[in-house]
Amino acid sequence: MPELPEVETIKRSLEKYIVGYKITSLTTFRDSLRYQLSSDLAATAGNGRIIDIRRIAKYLLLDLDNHNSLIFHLGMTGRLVFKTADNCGYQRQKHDHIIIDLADSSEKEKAKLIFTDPRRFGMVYHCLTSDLYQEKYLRHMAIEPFSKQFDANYLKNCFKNKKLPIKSAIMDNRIVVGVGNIYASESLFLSGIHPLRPAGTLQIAELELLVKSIVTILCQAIDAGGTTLKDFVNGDNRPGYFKQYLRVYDRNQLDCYNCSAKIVKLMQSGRASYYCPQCQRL
DNA sequence: CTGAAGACCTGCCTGC
DNA sequence: TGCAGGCAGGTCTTCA
Repeated sequence: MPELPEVETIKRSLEKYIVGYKITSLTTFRDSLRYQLSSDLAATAGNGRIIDIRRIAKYLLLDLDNHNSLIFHLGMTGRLVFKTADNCGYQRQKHDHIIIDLADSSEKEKAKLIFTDPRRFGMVYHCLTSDLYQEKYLRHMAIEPFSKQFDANYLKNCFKNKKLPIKSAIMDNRIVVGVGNIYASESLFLSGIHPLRPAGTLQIAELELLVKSIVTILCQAIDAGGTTLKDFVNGDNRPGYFKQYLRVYDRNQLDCYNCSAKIVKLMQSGRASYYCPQCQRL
């Protein structure tokens, strides 16, 4: 499910609710998701007040006032949804793995934050907020696509002598974070670059266009609230509307909006890529 | 070292 | 209608 725009959308939809809430309890309903859940997760989160919600790459972080951060990765099918308590309470659904009970400062208003993930590719863990950037998974993360460093020269340097196809290269978190399968295809289409092009062969002008295209596509997707292909919802349980703007992704054998050629689907490293053979030349 | 493939899971769609 | 097979938004690990 979630690439950078989807995670950013969830962050924005949650932050208006949960900052300031205290975690009164955290309940796990299984021992592991993608990895084993740490046994002190509940104890660490309990009684912490949420002072900030952030996104790093595709990770969502809740900073607590007890100097710990809860770290969520939603994998392919994860959701993090906020529910206000109603009279009936919340009936746990089949794939709800973690339920966080919340209370506002007056302790009168109660709410829940629910982590759901059918495929269980997601992860949830915690660490000291001060150690975040040394932490096992986050320390390998490269720059954000919205950062100033993300420009054509940076990519030129990263791609030096690389034969890796450009599609795989822009999805590599050690180069730039947050570009997943949908937006990689879309960005390459917007740049007119063929997904199989060896990354090292791109000229500086093409890289400039690629950088611009990635940023444009991601911004548009965030504005549309992300892309819902099947089951993505934000923290308010609402879908995203970027699907209607997709130019190539999931459009195998349909007409290109630019030139009417048939969009082609291609498997690259086990992932589907879509491109227009007319607009995107090798 | 690099790049590709496999692994982790469940659900849904397609085609026989 | 029922079942097998393939595919899915991510990413870490293993293999060639």
